[in-house]
Amino acid sequence: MNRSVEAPLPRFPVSVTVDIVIFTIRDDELSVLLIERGKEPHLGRSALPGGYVRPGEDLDGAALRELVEETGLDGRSLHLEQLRSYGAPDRDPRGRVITVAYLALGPDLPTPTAGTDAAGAAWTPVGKALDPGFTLSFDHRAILTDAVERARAQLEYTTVAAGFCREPFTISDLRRVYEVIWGVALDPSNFRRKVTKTAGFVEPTGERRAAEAGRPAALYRFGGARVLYPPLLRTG
Amino acid sequence: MNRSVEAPLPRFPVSVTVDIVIFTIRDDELSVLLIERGKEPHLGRSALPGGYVRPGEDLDGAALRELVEETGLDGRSLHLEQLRSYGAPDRDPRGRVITVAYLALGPDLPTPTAGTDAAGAAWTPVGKALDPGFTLSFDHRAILTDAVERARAQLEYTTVAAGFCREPFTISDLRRVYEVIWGVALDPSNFRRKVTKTAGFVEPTGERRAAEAGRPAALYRFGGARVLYPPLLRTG
DNA sequence: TCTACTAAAGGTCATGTTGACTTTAACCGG
DNA sequence: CCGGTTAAAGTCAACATGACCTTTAGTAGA
Repeated sequence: MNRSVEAPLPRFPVSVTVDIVIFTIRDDELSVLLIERGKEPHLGRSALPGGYVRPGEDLDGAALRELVEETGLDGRSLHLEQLRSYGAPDRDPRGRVITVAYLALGPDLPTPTAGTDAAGAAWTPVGKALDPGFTLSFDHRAILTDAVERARAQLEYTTVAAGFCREPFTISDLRRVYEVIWGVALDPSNFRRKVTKTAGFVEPTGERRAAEAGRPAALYRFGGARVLYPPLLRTG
Repeated sequence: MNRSVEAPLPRFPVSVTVDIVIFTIRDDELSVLLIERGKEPHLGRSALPGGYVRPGEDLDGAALRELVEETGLDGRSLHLEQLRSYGAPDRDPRGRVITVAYLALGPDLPTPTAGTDAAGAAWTPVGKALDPGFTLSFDHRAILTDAVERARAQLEYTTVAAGFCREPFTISDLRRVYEVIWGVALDPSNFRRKVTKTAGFVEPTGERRAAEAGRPAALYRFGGARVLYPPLLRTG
């Protein structure tokens, strides 16, 4: 019988982990938090932060806990969403390990504090992490690739881009998020028109930010809207 | 490395299953394949088809296998994609069971053949399955709700709607897919313009289908395009 | 055969959004 | 005061959309 709803649990040894792709923007580059593994397998290699789901713990709860442990940040203040699960039988040499990948976004986050597992943690530009010469552990390259594509798509239909900006922010700050993640240049004027005319995306604080050069930019905060309608499409 | 067992896996009893939300359109209603559970827990209740992931089996492979077992259909000819994973600690009274939900779409599929576990399988309108008076097993109501929303969103940005139509199909057939899944009426003329002018969505076969009444409709086949650009948005 | 009915297919037109581009505003340093 | 710089706002054509109308091509019935 294929659907053994009565079979004793578990059918075979399975472990479940969560891995988190934490994105931020540093120095105009999309960056991901990678740790250096301190144990076998893949000792010394870079990997996504993550860990085992604990008994009595929800998947989202495990992701939140790992996020706090790795970055010291309260995940409830960040955008955190499930990406997808990965379960190839040979993805972990130790045995059958299925991982649930999460995507987290935040404004220019502090360098993770040393301690616990985050000792070897560092922000790495995504371009570097996905370079053919860069080795990632397990199937983390595929996970990271999927996460980048998800983030790019999310910018089109949602307001998550604001999650990359520390408030208050300027329209140019927000535009740079799109430009960095999409890897294209956007027309500043058209971008402003779109963003300011979309109800609930940004709302002005009334303040201005003195710039190094040029006219001072008006400051905004996030407006609370979740979806972006109509979407802000990448030019096909 | 021959120290592959160095880090003992913090194992507690975990099982991993795949559950499949199989959608089709029958009698102008979005319908989902539900089985009647023959065993505890939830004996006699409706549930999504699914089963345990086997050793040596990929998640996608498990979903494909379950799809074949439940419907007798080759999943490679259907649209099949991972939806998301569900892992609340108490979602299964037997113990810790984490499930990876999949979404499958197909044209008006045959009633599942009796035999194996599909004996109690039946197509159920989604409206009925999500009715407060209808009881679904485990967290399958939440999974189904998420699947419906995913399907609705997919119609906007992709060409999966064609996957609900048996070829060759008419523009009206395709339009009915949108109307049924979105639950709105679309302007036939504007819909045709959009669909036929989107490169790769549909291509004419040159044939016509005699109708019960009215002018015979031209027949089309799927054009092979995956994404729909610009998207066909639900009117906000 | 003629007429009514039906649905497909195609056309019109006003509206709104987008992309490319220009102009004005506000601040800097020298 | 002037040139440089960036923000902000405006212009305009191209395009996509929604609402609506007309024509086409078939069936059923008198």
